[in-house]
Amino acid sequence: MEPLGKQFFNRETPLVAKDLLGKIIEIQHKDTPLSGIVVETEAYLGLNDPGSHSFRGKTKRNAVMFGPAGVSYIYQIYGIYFCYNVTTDHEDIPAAVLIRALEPLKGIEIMKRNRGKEELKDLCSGPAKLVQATGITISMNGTSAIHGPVKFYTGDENKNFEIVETTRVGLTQGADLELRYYIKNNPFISRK
DNA sequence: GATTGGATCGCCT
DNA sequence: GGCGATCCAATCG
Repeated sequence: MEPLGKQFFNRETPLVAKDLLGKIIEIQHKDTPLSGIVVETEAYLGLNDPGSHSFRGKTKRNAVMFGPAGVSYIYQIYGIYFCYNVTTDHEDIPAAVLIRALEPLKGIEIMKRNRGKEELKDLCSGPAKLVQATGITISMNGTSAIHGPVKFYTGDENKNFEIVETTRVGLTQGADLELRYYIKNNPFISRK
């Protein structure tokens, strides 16, 4: 299991989003690492993608997207939830990949406690759920996804799976773009 | 300074 | 399948 470095994230966003499927995300939760397999992602492109936070230019909230690749971008949504992204592509292209669902691996007891749910499928099957389960907080916004509190590793390279490409969830802008990717038949995705 | 609406979830029917 | 919760950031004036 190798850590994913800058060169992994510093590529075209749809490529990174697709490539992240099957990889391991690890969150440092106090002294315990929590982890899961990435099973669902969405690509948010730069200035030409009306669905992306960066579409209307740089602001205080989305500033991280305008920085280098391999940085955690976390934001609050609907007043109560948080979503986790990792930045991608070159420094002058404000893009990121939203992590939408995980298959829980390590720290499952802590995830259950954080979520108040017992079912494995209820722990990380949505962007706000996985943030809650793994204890990711807004204070991690802007930290490195290469050597910070949230990191990525290669998974089981021999594992074979089919990737489904479809439209992104919950958007009114850029809703027609097929930039959502998930592992076919995986029970831990957020929805079909 | 005020208004608007959102990359969601959970509970209800 | 539908809707309310709940609040901050972005936008406009």
